[in-house]
Amino acid sequence: MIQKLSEKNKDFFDQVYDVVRLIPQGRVTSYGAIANYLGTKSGARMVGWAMNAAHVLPDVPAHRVVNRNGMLTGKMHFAHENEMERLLKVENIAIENDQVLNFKLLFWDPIIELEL
DNA sequence: AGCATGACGAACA
DNA sequence: GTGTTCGCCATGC
Repeated sequence: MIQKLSEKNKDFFDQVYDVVRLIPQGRVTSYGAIANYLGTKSGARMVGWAMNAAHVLPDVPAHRVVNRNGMLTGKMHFAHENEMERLLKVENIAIENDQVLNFKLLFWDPIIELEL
């Protein structure tokens, strides 16, 4: 289904997608980190909302975005529940109990990585 | 306008 | 470390 988006939201979505596409393979980040990078510090939920809409775009690695705990909260939103975990495992990211192992180590923060 | 919900996060007990 | 509560902002009823 196509959602009607205001200009403001379209811009926000675009920024979110742009950042998500920059996440290196084998790395992960959080909704809050993206939100913070975009300036909408408290807009983590909006990022999650954007990911839900991003679901239709093939080039947005939404599986690399997890919540602050490294938990795969969005796995249920993929075509199949195991899809998110499977995609992460392909990138050598270990998953256990719906959670990314060594999350802190694999964490990719746009504020730090894209700093300059 | 009010109320409930959500791929979240931080503060607090 | 776990469970609860509140803030956040957009959407839907």
